[in-house]
Amino acid sequence: MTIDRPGPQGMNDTSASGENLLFLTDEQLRKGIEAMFFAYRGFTADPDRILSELAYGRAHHRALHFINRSPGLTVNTLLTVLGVTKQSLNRVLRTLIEDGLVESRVGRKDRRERQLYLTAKGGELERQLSEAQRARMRAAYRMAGPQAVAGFRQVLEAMMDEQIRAQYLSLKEVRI
Amino acid sequence: MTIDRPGPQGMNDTSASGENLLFLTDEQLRKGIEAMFFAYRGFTADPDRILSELAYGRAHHRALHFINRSPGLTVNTLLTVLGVTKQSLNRVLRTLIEDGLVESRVGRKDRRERQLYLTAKGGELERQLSEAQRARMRAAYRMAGPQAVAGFRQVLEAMMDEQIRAQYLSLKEVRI
DNA sequence: TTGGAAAGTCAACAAGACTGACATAAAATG
DNA sequence: CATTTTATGTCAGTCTTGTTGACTTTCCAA
Repeated sequence: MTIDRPGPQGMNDTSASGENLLFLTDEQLRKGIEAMFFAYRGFTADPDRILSELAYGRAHHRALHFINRSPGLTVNTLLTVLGVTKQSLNRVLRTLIEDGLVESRVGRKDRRERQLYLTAKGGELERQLSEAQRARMRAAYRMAGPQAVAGFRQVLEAMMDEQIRAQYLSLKEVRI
Repeated sequence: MTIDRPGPQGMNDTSASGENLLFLTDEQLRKGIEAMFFAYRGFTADPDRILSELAYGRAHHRALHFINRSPGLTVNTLLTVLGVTKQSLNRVLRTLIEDGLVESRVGRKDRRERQLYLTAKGGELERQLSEAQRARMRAAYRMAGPQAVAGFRQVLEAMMDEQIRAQYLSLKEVRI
């Protein structure tokens, strides 16, 4: 027997305050869960294709992304942002350094630290990867419109872990 | 320099067609990309904790989820939905069947097929996992409000691969 | 100066993805 | 009826990426 779902159009309610709680049915939530799952697949698909040709993986992409965004960050900072162990990150970093995509300089103030920078070659790959990902994001944003994008960001932020959200929000102010 | 985000309420524009293209700067897109990354971590965090205590992984959760949603689906359908190879899926299914969480019955019409069902025990774990995930989704939805949720879903759908989106949209109509 | 803490590296292992080859049973087709 | 195709399962091997444990180097404070 078919269910009678509330329907996505039943949302043009008068109050955006959350009065109408019909959209919080388990069925609606399940759809949101599946949308996240499928969308994340699309989100990573384009960079993954590029990476697989270079014998790199998603972890390499993530490292390149955050080193590009915050040049000079330390290994410790990076592994905190990525949420992985230092050993796991280290393997990825080692190949990136060996291949001349990332440069690791001894920290200025604290010589135990290593500060990470992209080389020209590393910057080039990062640009290629992120441009592929941005292209999809851009298309999705265009398709959905500015209002939807604002909602998209709101929900994503609310879905993050507390500490991560604080981290993410503080990163918002960071310049390129 | 800090960005001025459009803001969820300042969006009462005349056209939802995407006239205002300011939100498509690379900086805005990069934030969307990072929001996806961090949010997905939160999205999977709660089930992951439960699973790790049972020596299961995310792959087991995904299988349980889709078997629960479409009882009797075939192995082939499931691996198409999950986007993995049969060898990969088989390893996961085997343990779930051995542990008495999933039942595999010979297909009715086509006896080559195996139809998958959750056992009572499997249903219980699925409920525990999905309830943890729904709780976070519910909280995020409440925090963001119905209008944001609609936008969230719109952008996610636009981000999926073509074929996946078609699949996802068709699944919307499916009954439990 | 010495001992602990912090940052990073090396080694070994596990989960879960992949490919390729092969087996079996059932359905479909000529 | 014989052959081919389809659906599934299995074995073996590889790769990425996560883990823990043990170690070195460096800093800092008692």
